[in-house]
Amino acid sequence: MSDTLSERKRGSGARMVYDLLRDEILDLKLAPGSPIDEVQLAERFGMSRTPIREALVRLSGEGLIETLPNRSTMVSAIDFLNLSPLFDALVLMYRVTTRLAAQNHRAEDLPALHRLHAEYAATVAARDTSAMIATNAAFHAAIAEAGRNPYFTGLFSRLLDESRRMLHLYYRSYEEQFPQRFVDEHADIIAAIEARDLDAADRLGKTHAEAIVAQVQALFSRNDRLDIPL
Amino acid sequence: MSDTLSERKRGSGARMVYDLLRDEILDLKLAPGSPIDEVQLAERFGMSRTPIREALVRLSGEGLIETLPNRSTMVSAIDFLNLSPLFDALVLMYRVTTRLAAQNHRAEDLPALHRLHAEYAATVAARDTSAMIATNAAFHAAIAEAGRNPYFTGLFSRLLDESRRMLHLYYRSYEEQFPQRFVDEHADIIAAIEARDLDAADRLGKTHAEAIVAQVQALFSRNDRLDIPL
DNA sequence: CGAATCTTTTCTGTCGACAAATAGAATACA
DNA sequence: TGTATTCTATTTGTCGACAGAAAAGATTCG
Repeated sequence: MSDTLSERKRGSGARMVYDLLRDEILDLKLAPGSPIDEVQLAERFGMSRTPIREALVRLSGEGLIETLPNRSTMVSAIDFLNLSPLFDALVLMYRVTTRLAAQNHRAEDLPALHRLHAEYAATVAARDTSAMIATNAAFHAAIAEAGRNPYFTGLFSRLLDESRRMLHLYYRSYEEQFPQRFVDEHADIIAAIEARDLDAADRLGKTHAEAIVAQVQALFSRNDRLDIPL
Repeated sequence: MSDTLSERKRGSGARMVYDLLRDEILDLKLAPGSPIDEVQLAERFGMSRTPIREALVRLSGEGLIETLPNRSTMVSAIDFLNLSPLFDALVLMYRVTTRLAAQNHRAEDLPALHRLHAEYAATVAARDTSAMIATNAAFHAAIAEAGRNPYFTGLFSRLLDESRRMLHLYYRSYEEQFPQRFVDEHADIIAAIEARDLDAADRLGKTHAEAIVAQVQALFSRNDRLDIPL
């Protein structure tokens, strides 16, 4: 592929590499444990190692890559043994962000929610797993934004990122079942937010999160000896 | 001051600058809005701009500094107008981490808690505000660690950092009152954790957090026109 | 005297090169 | 043949230098 666009704007190099590497990691195009070579990336993007390095430092700060001093840097492993903390945090953030959205959203937030909801439904209908996972994350991130608490939004985004990788594994193993149920739950959540029904939003967020978690947990409990990349 | 130690280990430069700048920012030795000059820092630490830059990228990732493209980079401002999201997140994290500590702590975690509790009490008795603020943050961070959820620990640490700056402002304005009450509450929290009483830990964490929040809120509601650095 | 334009200055962003550190290959030795 | 040691190769961490961008200052023109 020809990633080497010749003319770039001055400060955009690191950002571009960061965005692209991030997507490739979260979509499992870069498998956990893959080595990351600075020189190789520099050649691929037609730039020096300096902006590459800046992107890697950012990714490292978010825990997406890990760096062994003076030695290699690689895509962070998925910690399958300690999933409960992730699930606990996810469920709580689903609850809190949905409740806050019901409380703090403004009229101008709603069109984006409806649009992302429709997009998600379309990807489910089209059985496009990658787009489905990304759109689902975008939908809940938008709800969090409408809740207007940047601290919760930040943590939730990170948790959604982390689960993006696991959902890819999930749908890679079980392509047969597609969650129409989640589409309906999204509709219910939007309705509760619009009605400013805090308790309903909270409850729906919790139920929704627990359904997703249960689905993923079922996968990993069934597949203890499946060939899951470390 | 002579920060220029001549011989450093290979990968330690950026880390050292990061730690030091972070402390200076959180202790308000660098006021919010202060400009940060890479060349100046490079001279001060006797190293090139490259490791300085890495430290700055890290700090920027945590929101402690802000960068205008191609132009200056400066210490992040404290957003006094939107304190409720910070307080909401703080209270929730105090609750969750204390509850999880009661649930998941191991025997080996307790000595550290007792030690940090004693240190905090000592700093309160000595009226050393800077040490008090740092030790208090360390105490609650240790509780969060004992709860063994790295996602909550990460967010909570960031929130504690952010409030460290505000507590400095607080005690700078009101040096007369020192919170013996918080020392006692810390003791109660430890007791609830040791007893594995989840609900009590949750409730104490909530009360404790709300007391601190109320104290800080009282300052800012009284001092709308005080000379608070932007 | 004021406003618009040009110049200077002062940063940042990027580059290519070099040196240190480590892993792995090659070698020597028992 | 197995083990310890040296050597090599690869990759990172750091450096000094240069060019681009934006603000501050100087200059010209109305």
